[in-house]
Amino acid sequence: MPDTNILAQKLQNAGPLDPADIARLDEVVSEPYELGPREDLITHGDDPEYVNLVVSGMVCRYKVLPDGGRAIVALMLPGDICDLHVAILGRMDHSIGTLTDCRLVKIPRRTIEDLLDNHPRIRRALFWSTLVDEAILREWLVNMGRRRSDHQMAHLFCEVHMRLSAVNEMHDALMPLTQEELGDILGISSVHAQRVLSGLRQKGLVTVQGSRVAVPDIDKLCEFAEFDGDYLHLRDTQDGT
Amino acid sequence: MPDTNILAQKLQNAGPLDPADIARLDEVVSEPYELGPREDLITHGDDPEYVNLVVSGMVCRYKVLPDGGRAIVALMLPGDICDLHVAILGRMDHSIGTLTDCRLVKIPRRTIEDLLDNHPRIRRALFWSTLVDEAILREWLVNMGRRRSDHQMAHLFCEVHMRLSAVNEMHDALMPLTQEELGDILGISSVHAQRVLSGLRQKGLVTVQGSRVAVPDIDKLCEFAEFDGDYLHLRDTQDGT
DNA sequence: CGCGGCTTTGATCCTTGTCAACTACAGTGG
DNA sequence: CCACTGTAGTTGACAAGGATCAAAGCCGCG
Repeated sequence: MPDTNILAQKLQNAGPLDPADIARLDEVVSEPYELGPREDLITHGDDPEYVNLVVSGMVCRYKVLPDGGRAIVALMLPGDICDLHVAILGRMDHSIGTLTDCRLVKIPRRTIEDLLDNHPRIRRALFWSTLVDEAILREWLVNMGRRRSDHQMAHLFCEVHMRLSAVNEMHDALMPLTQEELGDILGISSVHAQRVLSGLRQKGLVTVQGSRVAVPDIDKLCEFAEFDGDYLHLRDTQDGT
Repeated sequence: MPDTNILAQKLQNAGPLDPADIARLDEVVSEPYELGPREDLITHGDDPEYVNLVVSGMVCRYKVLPDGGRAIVALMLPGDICDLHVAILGRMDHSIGTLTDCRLVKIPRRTIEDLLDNHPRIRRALFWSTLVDEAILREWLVNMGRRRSDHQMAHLFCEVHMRLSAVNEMHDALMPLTQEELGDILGISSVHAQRVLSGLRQKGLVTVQGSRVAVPDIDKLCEFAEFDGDYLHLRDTQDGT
């Protein structure tokens, strides 16, 4: 059940769900399929029949730039639905691909429609999750435009840490990414990503083994990043009141 | 009716509405109130009872930075609802304020709930508008992180032009903004905003009178900005099929 | 007339991009 | 077991975009 419930776990951050809702979600979350790193789920222009739920691993939303570069505009972690858009907007205005090994669940568009039309609490939770995604984008926008890239990178680590914790998936090290991917997220070159990462390491804010980053002291990192997780709109981040 | 229908006009970009839906929206859009420039509608931390619809003028969503600066993370134009979040997320994680003289309509939170719960087509249209807002944010993120600021500024002008056109509000010049505000949107200093704007003027891409920008040739500007309006998900941008 | 806000322009500094070389390491085939 | 190859990480030198500081010009308004 820990796996199939990842969606319910995420959605309950929006507010309580009924047992009936959770049962419905358990139906929705069927057998996952596996994907290796750097595979596309959906590419720009598609109008697919399914929506993808991340069960494990890390997925990104990205746009390919005219100069051939890649801008990663969102990270999807376990419990996140990659492309709810599709069910409403139709065609995609960007692409979605894996970053790591992943397990995903395909949810038919029709099922999404059913959830939206006939399950008010789930509908509200999905709406909530869309709005949180939007809030995250706003924060990324601020991060991108205004902060120096070391603060920006630290902020990213804080966010991922907090989001993983919210679905109890903060097991091992976060950010199993190459420096190029890190650069694509932060809008900097891979060379600079390297320098910034070394800088954080030298300050003792992170430790790096291979392409994995660990955070020895999350509070210190949050302070450095001026991170305030309010925008994630999680309930009861610390305790279970 | 041209005024009160601005919401219907916007939402019909998502797909057709029934006459009954439109009648309901006409009820919702009551008497507007007026606001001068630089007034706050809602500030960070509020949990207000109303949601605001822009009838005329320009409103922005912004965050105040630790260093006292301001980052504008969204523009709301006629037909846009400023803060649908509030009805779902509760507390605000940012502030909303006017940029110009504005007319706005207050919509009670309860009314929004009714629209979401009992009017499927309107609900879908509202969901659509949220997703488009998200798409705009993604585009802004790319713009911010990857493009040089002259392209970025041109891109912004193209977007505003297209969004205003979509609700037939592209009357006079766009962007009645100070250079500081322009800088707050683009993530650059006001001094640099000035230089970039002069650059565009010298290239003949825009004309400036006071703090108003006019676009003599929108196609040329779009080309310069590498602007592709797909992400706005408007139906039938050119004609009325 | 004088004040305050906005725009314009110049000079200098800092952050980051780009180019390029070099290292470390894993996988492959001999 | 070892050379060969490809990918990612590391480091240095230099260039460029944009920030910052500062001062001067432009208006609109009391």
